[in-house]
Amino acid sequence: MVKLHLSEICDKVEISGDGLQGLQMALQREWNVIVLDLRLPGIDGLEICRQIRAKGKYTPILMLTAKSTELDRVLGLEIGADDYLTKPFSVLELVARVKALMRRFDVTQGYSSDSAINTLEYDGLKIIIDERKVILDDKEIDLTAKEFDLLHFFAANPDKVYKRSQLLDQVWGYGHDGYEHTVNSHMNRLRAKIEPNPDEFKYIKTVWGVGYQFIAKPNT
Amino acid sequence: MVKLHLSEICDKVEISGDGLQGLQMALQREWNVIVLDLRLPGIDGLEICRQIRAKGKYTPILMLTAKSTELDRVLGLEIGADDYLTKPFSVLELVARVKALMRRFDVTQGYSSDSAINTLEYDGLKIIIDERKVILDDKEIDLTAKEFDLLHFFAANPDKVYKRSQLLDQVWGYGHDGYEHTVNSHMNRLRAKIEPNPDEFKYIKTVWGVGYQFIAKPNT
DNA sequence: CTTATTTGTTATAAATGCGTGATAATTTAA
DNA sequence: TTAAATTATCACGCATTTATAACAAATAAG
Repeated sequence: MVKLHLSEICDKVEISGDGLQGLQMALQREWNVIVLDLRLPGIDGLEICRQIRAKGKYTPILMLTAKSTELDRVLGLEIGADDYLTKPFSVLELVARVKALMRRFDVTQGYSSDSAINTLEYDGLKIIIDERKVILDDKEIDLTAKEFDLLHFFAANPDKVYKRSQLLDQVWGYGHDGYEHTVNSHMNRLRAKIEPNPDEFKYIKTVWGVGYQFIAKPNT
Repeated sequence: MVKLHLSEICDKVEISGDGLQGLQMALQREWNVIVLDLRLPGIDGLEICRQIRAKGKYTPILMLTAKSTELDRVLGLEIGADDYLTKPFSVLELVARVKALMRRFDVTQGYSSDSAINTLEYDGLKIIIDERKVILDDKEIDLTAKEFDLLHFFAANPDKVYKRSQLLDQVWGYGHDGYEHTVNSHMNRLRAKIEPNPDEFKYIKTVWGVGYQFIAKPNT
């Protein structure tokens, strides 16, 4: 899932499930960014970070960790991580951080980052991501944080059907435990604000027995 | 208990209490994650892990063991397990680990282990998996959840003959108890929507006395 | 600290379609 | 040809799923 989303902004994305193997990969080749999960089997994530730096590699490192204790944070950054993300995190946030790291270290590859999509538009519905602003038929709509995140995710992945469990993972973050019908409530509130006709939804449709789906071309 | 909790984050969860049967299940189908208890009757858990890897299966494996000796730990990971949990463990932790494995290995929820394939096409019948959309001769067909799952499974495994009991296992899930003729009903409804000629079925044929079969090249 | 807003949960009502049973049609075997 | 077995078709009840609203808890703002 993470790989899939990172592929949208990076040329080559490789994953290693094993700490030592990942360390070897990190050292053997030149990378733009290293995303390092601290909860690895076999070897401590902090140790990997330390070893990478010890070998003279200064590739930007984004750390993922379960606990948001200050100790971990300081420890991670002191050892040489460049940014830090605590679980649960949304995939969109991860992508944004990776983008930021690449920008900061000037390793962007032309098509990404600078020309990055900052606004999504679908038949009267405009979403300006940076400003978290939504415009429906030329008038601005006030959305809460979760409502915006939900709409943002759907608009960024049009036409695909997502189960409620997937939405909990993607929008609420992996590791978040909550009821699936929480999604219903938020969808209900979001729809109340962006759907012109309560009887037939135009932008986000219900796929019965499965989940929801954002329609890219509502009128056609 | 374990199954109950894992069901919240996984599509289909199946349990085998017997080592050999579990090994067969592991090899016969594509799984997202395998949770392997080392204390199994009949066969050694490590041996199962070894055999799964020997057959070229690289499904993420989470090992459960009673002893937390360093020997077991290293042995397990060397043989090819991806993560490791010692008893007693909390169910929440198990769930978290399974989630982590699925995330790390970019497991896609689908029948095909190849996540690149998003569309299946056979002589006028196009199936867009992500969007759960079916197009027959350039016009969209509305299918219910089960109808789509059934068609999806057949189209992903063309030309193979499946017994009704196998379909119940694969599409409805192992452990689902229901009558075999339930499959008939769904096949009937599915055919009514995708088969142009009611007198002779083009895509899914009946194999008398056995089950059904999706035809990859209907015209030839 | 108090108030306001957002978020998550619970409860209820409505809608969908799944599973089942009954029956007809078809195929195979006797 | 007849009988048994398997499959096709259809209709209906109800369990499941979803929408909506109200409420409680959490978070942010003043």
